[in-house]
Formats: sequence, C-alpha cells, structure tokens
Amino acid sequence: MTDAKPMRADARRNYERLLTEARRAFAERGVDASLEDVARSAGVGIGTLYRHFPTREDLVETLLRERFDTQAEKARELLLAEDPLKALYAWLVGFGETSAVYRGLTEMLADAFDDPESRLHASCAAMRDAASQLVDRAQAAGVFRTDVTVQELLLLLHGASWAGSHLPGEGGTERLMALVFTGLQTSEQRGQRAVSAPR
Amino acid sequence: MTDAKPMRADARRNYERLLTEARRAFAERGVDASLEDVARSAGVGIGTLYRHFPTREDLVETLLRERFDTQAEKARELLLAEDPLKALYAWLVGFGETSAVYRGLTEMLADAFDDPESRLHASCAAMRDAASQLVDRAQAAGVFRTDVTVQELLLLLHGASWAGSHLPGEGGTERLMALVFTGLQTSEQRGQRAVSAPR
DNA sequence: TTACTATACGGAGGAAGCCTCCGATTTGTC
DNA sequence: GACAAATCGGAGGCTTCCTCCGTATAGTAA
Repeated sequence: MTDAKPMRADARRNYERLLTEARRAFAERGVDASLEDVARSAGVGIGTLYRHFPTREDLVETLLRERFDTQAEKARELLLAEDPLKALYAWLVGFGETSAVYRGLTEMLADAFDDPESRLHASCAAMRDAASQLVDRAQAAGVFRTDVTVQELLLLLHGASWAGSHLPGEGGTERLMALVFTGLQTSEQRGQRAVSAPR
Repeated sequence: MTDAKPMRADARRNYERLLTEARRAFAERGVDASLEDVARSAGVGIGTLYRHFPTREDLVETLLRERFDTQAEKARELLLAEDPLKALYAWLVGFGETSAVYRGLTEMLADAFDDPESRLHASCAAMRDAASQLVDRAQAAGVFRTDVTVQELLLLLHGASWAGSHLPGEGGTERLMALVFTGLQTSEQRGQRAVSAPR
C-alpha cells in the first residue's frame, strides 16, 4: 500500500514517456509490439525500459490499471441499480471494451487468469470478484442462467468481444456480446429484451 | 487442379519429416513455435523448410487442409440429416475442434478470414460456404435466429471454442459452445434442448 | 555404368528482438 | 561544491526470421 520513496525527477520523466509511447505502440501494433521500439521512441535506453517494467506484462498492467480500477468501481455502483440484468450487461459492455483495447490483449489476459505468477493475475482476479456479485444478483433474480460460473461468463464474453473485433465494420463487438448475453438469460426474460436489441 | 510434377525422392522425404515435426511443435508450443526448431528436429536445413513452406501460414494450412476437407465433406452429409438444428450443431462441434488444435490458431484463422492474400483464406472461405447451407436450413426451419450471419456465427463459436480452451479442466470448449449455440436458437426451441445439455 | 542436368539441399549472414549486466552519468542533499 | 545513492543506456550474448547461392544429389539418357 505504501508507495515507497518518490521517484527521482529523471526517473519519473522517463517512466511517463515510456508509458506514452507504449500506449501508442500497443494501440498500433498490438501487445506484441517491439519493446526496443518503445524505448527508442521514448528517447530512452532499452535498459531503462526494463528497469521500470521488468516484463511486458508489467507494462501492460500499468497501462490497464486505470481501466481495471474503473471497472471495479463501476461494479460497485451498478450493484445499486434497480434492474439486475441491465446492470450486469452494462458492466460487461465496459469489460468488453477494456478487453479489446489492444490487439492480442485477449489472449494475454486469458493466460494471466490461469497463471498466478503473472503480474496481470491480481487485476484479473479483482475483475472477476467485482463481477461475481453482479452475476449473483442477476441469478438470484431469476433472470440469468444459474449454471454459468463467473469465470465462464467472463471468458465467454471476452471471446465474443474478440470475435467482434474481427468482424468487418463497426459495432461488431457490441453486437456479438449482446447476442451471447441475450442467449444466457432465462427463457422468460428473452422476449423482453433487457438488452438493446442487436442490429 | 493439376499436381504438377511428382517430387524428387529426397524432397518428398524432407517434406514429410517437416510436416511431422511441425505438427508436434505446433501442438506443444502453439502456432508461434520456432521454425528453426522444426527444421532442426526434422534434421533438415532451415532453407529447406522455407522452400517447401515459404510462410508459416503455408505450413499451417498444409497441416489443416485435411481437417478442412473433412469438415466440408461433413457439411454435405449433414445437409441430409433430418434435424436441421442438430445437424448444424454437430457440424459446429467439429469446427470448434479444428479451430482449437493448436494454441494461437484461432487468432491466425480470424486474421486469414480478413486477408484475401493469406494462404489460409481460401480454406476459411470454403469452410464458411460449407456452413452456410446448414445455417440456411436451420433458419428456414425456424429454429435458429435469422439475424445472425454465417460469418458472425463462425467467429462467435470460434471465440467460444477459444474461451473454452482457457477454462480449467476438460470439456470447457464443448460446454461453452453449447451454451452459445443454445442461446442462438429461437425461443420456442430452447426448452427442448436440441443440444446435449451443458453440464 | 557413367555422365549430365534439373532439382533440391543447407547454412552463412544480415536484420531484428529479447533481456542482462555494469561502467558512466545525474540527481538530490548536506 | 562535493558525495553517495539512484538512475541511465547500450554493448553483448542469445534466439529467431528469412534470403541467397554455392554445393550435393536424384533421375535419366546414352
């Protein structure tokens, strides 16, 4: 919890530059972008990059941290929303967007889920825990299939988000996520389209 | 269509060895496995590998070709089955298995779908065409959502297959695929579980 | 068998990326 | 202004990618 000592001025400056360039590189090239390239663009030696971010995942995690925290916060808020089904879906949409920011991220996150050593693992677990209460509530309300675990749900929508990003044109992700989500509602609910109808 | 000249004996031998080792390497390490390593294991120079398979996709495509053909054939057979819904699902299960043989293949296939230049593109297109009639039939029978395109369906189940492979334990893929598929049936059909009930 | 040529082999080599290590530099402080 | 701790940066060892071309070999015809 303690943030240790404050960074030296040059360290802080380089840290920021690296994050900026990494964000750009990952957006353009996906999470497999060259780290040497990131360091170069940031006008910094490769050694400096590795000191600040010992692994690629450290870098990714730092970039996503804010989004992850936002998602966790959002889950807490949505727990107070009146419609459990809409609440869950609203949260999942945000989740899907986060999981699709960088090409290749989906795979990386899924791997992190299984690997407790991964720097991303804690964030993923936090995400799952944040979601679980929303899922529980929807299931308790009888509007969502009860034979689906949180992990399955997240992985599945993650997959739908990934699939959507490979569809030509815009809105593929939202569409496929809605399709899957609708299919996971209990039968009685389906006709009532709690989710904005796809297409 | 013509197979050109027969290969020279040594060429044929190396070709086979390369395929064998590639199959093993891709199974162990995923489609990103080192090609140098494949050549080494096959007891062949790296130049030989590249002559037979100019790109990684050429190699993957050759390995999958048989499965793809099998799937296309299966589609033709299933067109004669009496239950359109079960037929479609049966086909998709096979499709899911194929899309999950090697780690990382899902991404590669999805990219190939968008890229007409890719060696895998033709195979993917053939797959889609093979599936389309099965989908049409199920939709015409009123048991499957009509607002879903073949491409969306394939990509989505591809994603479900991918998601399932990241689930701990066995049977994740079948389970998630069944979950998605069930959700895409028309409401009337859902209660009747045309698909073996997940879990 | 021998000789010849189209075919195929194989690895050197340049480019790039990964990551580590440690001498050189800079910052903050007294 | 001087000193120690913190930080920098890139050389270097390793791996992989892919190309190019001199060398080796299979198949064939005499």
